[in-house]
This record gives sequence, structure tokens and C-alpha cells, in this order.
Amino acid sequence: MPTIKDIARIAGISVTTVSRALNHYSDVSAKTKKRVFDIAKEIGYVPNRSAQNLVKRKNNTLAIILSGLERKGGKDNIVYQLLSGMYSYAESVNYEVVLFTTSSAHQKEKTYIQFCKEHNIGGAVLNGIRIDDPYFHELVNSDLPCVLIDVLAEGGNTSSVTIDNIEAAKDAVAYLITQNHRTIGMINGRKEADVSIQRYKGYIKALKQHHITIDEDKIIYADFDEVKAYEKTKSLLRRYPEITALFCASDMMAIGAMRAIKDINLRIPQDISIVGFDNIPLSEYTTPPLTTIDQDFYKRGAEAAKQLLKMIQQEKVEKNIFLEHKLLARHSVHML
Amino acid sequence: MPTIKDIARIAGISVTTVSRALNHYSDVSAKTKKRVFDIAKEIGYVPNRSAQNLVKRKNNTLAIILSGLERKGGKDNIVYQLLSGMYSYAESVNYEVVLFTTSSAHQKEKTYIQFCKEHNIGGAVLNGIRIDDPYFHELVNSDLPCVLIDVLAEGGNTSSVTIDNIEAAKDAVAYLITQNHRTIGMINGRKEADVSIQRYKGYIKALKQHHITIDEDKIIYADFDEVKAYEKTKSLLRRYPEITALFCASDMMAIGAMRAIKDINLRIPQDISIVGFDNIPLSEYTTPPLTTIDQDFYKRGAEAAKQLLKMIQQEKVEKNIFLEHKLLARHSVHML
DNA sequence: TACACTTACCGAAACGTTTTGGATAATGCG
DNA sequence: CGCATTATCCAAAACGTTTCGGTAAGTGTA
Repeated sequence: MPTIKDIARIAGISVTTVSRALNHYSDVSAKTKKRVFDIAKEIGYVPNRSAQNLVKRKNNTLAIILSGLERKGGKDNIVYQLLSGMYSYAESVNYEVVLFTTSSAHQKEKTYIQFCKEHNIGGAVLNGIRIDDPYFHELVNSDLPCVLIDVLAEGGNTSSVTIDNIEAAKDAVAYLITQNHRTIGMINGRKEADVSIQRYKGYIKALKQHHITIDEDKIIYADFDEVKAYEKTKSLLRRYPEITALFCASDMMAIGAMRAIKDINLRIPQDISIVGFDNIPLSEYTTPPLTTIDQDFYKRGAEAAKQLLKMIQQEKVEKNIFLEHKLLARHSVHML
Repeated sequence: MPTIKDIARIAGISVTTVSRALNHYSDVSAKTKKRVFDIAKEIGYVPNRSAQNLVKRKNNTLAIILSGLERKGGKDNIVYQLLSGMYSYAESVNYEVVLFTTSSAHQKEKTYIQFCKEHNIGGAVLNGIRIDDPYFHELVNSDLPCVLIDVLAEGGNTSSVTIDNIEAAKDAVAYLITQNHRTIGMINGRKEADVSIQRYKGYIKALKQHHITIDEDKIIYADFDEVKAYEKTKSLLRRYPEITALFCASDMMAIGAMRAIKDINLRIPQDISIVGFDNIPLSEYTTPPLTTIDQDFYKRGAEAAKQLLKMIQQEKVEKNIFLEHKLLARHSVHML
């Protein structure tokens, strides 16, 4: 592999000058500069990133730390879109993205910080990390810039990009109420998850605003899991046949719920109306197409990368960025 | 950031010994070794990957070069699954994965080889690369180990992991024939794509085996695109109302076709039977659920990584690995 | 006791860059 | 002409690690 030394030797100049030529410094004549580039091209010179990073003590690399890159995890496409958005922004500013998963971290007993420092990484975007993960706190409390997806930023050098989950959930439930539903169950995610808490609040808020009594028993937690949602919905609907509508904290759970509804011989939306959350690609193809809360994960990823870059460059940033959401009325809700 | 020098200083030993202790060499006493690790932990030492890579002249990194990581590209989940499988294998053998996209390559005028060499990458997995991409040939003809997804390997230091696309397509079409279909259209992908060619061959083969006359006009090319498939299917079915079944070279196109069928007021499967290809998550949720050819992209990714690693370690490998496929009969095919 | 081994350690070079702090020669200006 | 300025270039140090080729002390053996 040719190096700048080779170029220097061939051109009969110093490595300093070669380096400066390659980096477009102004103190090298146009002639030598051209010479250097010609030789570089001819001998197939490619800069060695490791050497560059070593001396520059930085990397132009962003990390994305994901809770799951698992076999069956990608059905909702969220991680993909996040990644895609993040990647596209990073690329536009000449940064690279490297992945790290929580599972591999714990398996190798390597904390997120260790990973980032080892790779000289400028900052990290975190998605789907459990707030009871000790590595998570270590990272967030460090000085490394972090941007969190979907959980509000607290201390440290962190910020977040989310949507207003309370408002979004409220919109969803309010919509059901305008369609004259009064007995609305909720399929929530994990009790500990930030988004679950927010969406719960939104659900409550909507009911309160319309003076509907709240029944905590009609709220179930299905771990954002399709199969669990299927099972728990079945028993929920059996227990409370008066329920006419369901608000689900994720589309995947909504899909599980839809199957449950059909399996106990109820019709969607005539017997049970249902609204999801996320607007994943799948939601458009269910029968009937799912009414849901649209949020743009691609944009979220891009925005997170943008935010992270600002933080790395020590610019002032808002602590929490809220992106838009909107209710997407398809055909899974029926007016009573 | 603490370095091994700091450890050496604190422990009162040489950096050589620290390095050798950290790397579990046998010529350092148990006592000093423990000392080194204790100090490392205490001062929060993290090895600098750039420095390591520089001196070791390698990286423990695999590249995956993708044609698309685009906003709307991920609907079929294939890239995600590939990535996920590849990542999981790489992780298990302590390798890392870095992404590179063809679009960013061309935009930055940086060839795939350049990218790989710059990053000291051991080898690359390529997915969805067009065979008329000049960078592709440059890479494949280089000495860098490459494994291709879905296109047979030719010269150079390359191998491939695919399924037997001819056989798979034949299975799909033969299945339609056993259900007494005799006028079967085909929605194929891109004319130039290797898989399209193979699947075309399989389609022909099945028809010939059952002595059905072939009508090239009933084969259309929709670029693996849902919308194009929608439009082209519409006109195909209008032109040839005698068609009773469609074989699609991808599920995404099948989904577009299904919408077209419904939009011209035909029923699936009673009027038109349809079989797809890929078994993407979506295919399970369409109405009716899509009969398709199942292939395991997660496994494909893992297998590709495995293969690549062998090549990097100079082990002998088979040129082309064929993974299993199977016909998944759901409900989009009707017996005549 | 003399010798060969083994064990535990170390100095210095190397990896390929960038950067610092000049040096040298040419040019402009009064 | 002398001085300051500018345009080019360069030597050497630095980044953090691994590795090569040792050395010195301790151990076992004849």
C-alpha cells in the first residue's frame, strides 16, 4: 500500500509538503500540488484513516447505539429508518456512522463509553435504551455528547429528539371520542418506558377533558410486542365487552390486537375501532388500513445526527427537540 | 484520555510490559499483570483503536456495501435483515461492520476500493449492486475478498451466497400449474439484474416442463418497484384478460400487483392468483396473505459474513453457496 | 562450578499521518 | 540598495500502540 512517503520520494519533495498538498493548504504551489495529485492517482494512493485519526485525535464518526438489531426486531422498520436518516445526514457532512448494540455490549462487558472512546467517537445517538441500563447512565453522565431518541434529556452533555407523546396520544384518543366512543381501552408498551408513560398521560388527558371516567383496568401493558398484545387484547375484550375502541401505543401491538379482535369474531371497525401509533409501513396494508399517529423516523434520525454534530462542535443546542406528529385517519375507526 | 504510558508510569514498568500484559502474553508475571489491569481499570484506560490498527495494519472490520439505505427503500426489510445477520455473526467473532452506500460513493467520487483501503477493511459484502457499476468491477477484480449477495461470483477473490433462483422460480410457477393455472403472467424486476434473469429462466423452465406455450408479451419488467408493478399490472391484465395467475419476482411488486388487481375489480385469488418472492414481513399481512417463496435474509447475511471471514483468513471456500428456499403457500392462490 | 534454560522484563523502532516552527529564496517598496 | 513581506518548502516531533531483539536474574543440571 503506497503512502505519502512514496509520493514524496517520487516527487522528490518532503512528506510535509505532500501532506499539505493533499490537504489543500495554501502554501504549496499549484505546480507541486498537481504533481502530488497526479502521482497519488497513478500509484493508487489512499490515505490511511487510522493514521489520520491517531494524529488528529478525532474521527468524524458518530455512533448509534441500538437496543436491538435482532432477527425479528426489524418488522416495524423503525430502526432502519432511523439509521437511514442518520446516515444520510452524516454522509452529507462527511461523517461516518458506526453501530453498536446493547446486547453485544453486555455480552462483551464493554460499556457504551468504552466503545465510544475506543473508537474515538465524537458522540452517540441512543435508541431504545432502557433507562434502567447502568451503561446508559454512565454514558449520559459522561461528557460525551449524546442525543436520545424518544426519551427526554436530563443532565450531562445530552439532548433529545422526540415528538410530544402526550399530545400525540391525546390526539389519538380525542379522535376516538369525537367518533363517539366512550369506552376506550389502551394497549400500552412497557410500564417503565418513557414513551409509555407519556402516552398514558395523553390518554388520561383526553378522557379527562371529555369528562369520561377512567378505568385503569382497561389499560394493559404488552411490552410493544405483537404476540403479547394479541393475547392480552383477547382477554381484555372478553373481560370488558363494553369496550368499543382501543388505543395502542404502537402499530405492532395494534396489529396483534387486530388479529385478536378478528379471532374472537368481532369486526374492525364496526365492533371495535382501533388506532395505532408510529405509522409503520405495515400499518398501511392491514385490513382495514390502520388509523394511526404518524411520526417520521427518517427525519428523526437525520435530526438527531444534526443535533449531535452541533453538540460536537460545541454549538448551543436546545435540550429537547420536538418533531411533528399527526393523526392519520385511515379505516380502522368507525363512528358510533 | 489515559494511555498505556500512564499505566507504565504509575506501575513503574515499561510500556512494552504493559502492552504485553494487556494482551495476555505469557512473559509477564501474574503479579504485574494483575497490577496493570487494576491500574487500567482505576484510571479508566481504553485502548486506542486507531493506534492499534495503525501498527497492526488491519482492522477486524467488515464492510457492507449497499445499493440503498434510502428513505423509502426499507419497506421490504431485506437490507435490515441482511445487516442484522451479518452483524450478529461479525459480532460473535469480534469483528465490526461498517456501512457504505453506492450513492454516497458516486456522490463523493470515491470508489468502493478506496473506501475499503482507507479503512483498512478486510473484505466486503455487496448487496444490490448493479453489474454495470464500474466501481463494482474494480472491486471484484481487486484482491480484496468480496462476497456477493444474489449474484454469482466470477473471477477475482470473490464468492457468493444466494439461493437457487431458477429452481425457486420454477417451484413457484409449478405450484400455480398444479393448481390448474395455464395462463400465467410474470412481473419481473430489472432486465439486467442477475436474479431477474434467473427467475425468468425458472419461469420458462416450469412452463416448458408442463408443455405450456410461452408468451413473452405476458412478461413485464417493473424494476422491483411497487408503483411500477401496480401500473404495469393494470395494463397487462387489461390487455390479456385470459390471465388467471401472476408470478412476481418480488413481494413488493406482488403487493403493487395486488392493489392493481383489486382496483380493476378482480378478486384475489378467485379471479387472479398471485405468488410473490422473498417472504418479506409485509407479505403475511396482505389480504389475502401472499403465497410466496421464502428466503432467509438474516441467515444470508450471517452466512455472507462467515464466508467473508474465511476468505480473509485465507481458508478455502466454495465459490457459490446456495441457501435453502421454500414455497410458502398462504392464501393468494386459488385452485381452478 | 560452569553451562544452558527459563522467566520477567525493557529500549527503540515502526506504523502513516499531521502539525509546529522554522528556513530559504523571491518579490515589493521606499 | 536594504528591508520587510510573501511564497514555498522542510525536518522533526507527535499521536498510542505493537513488536523485534535484546538483557539480567534465577533455576536446574552435569
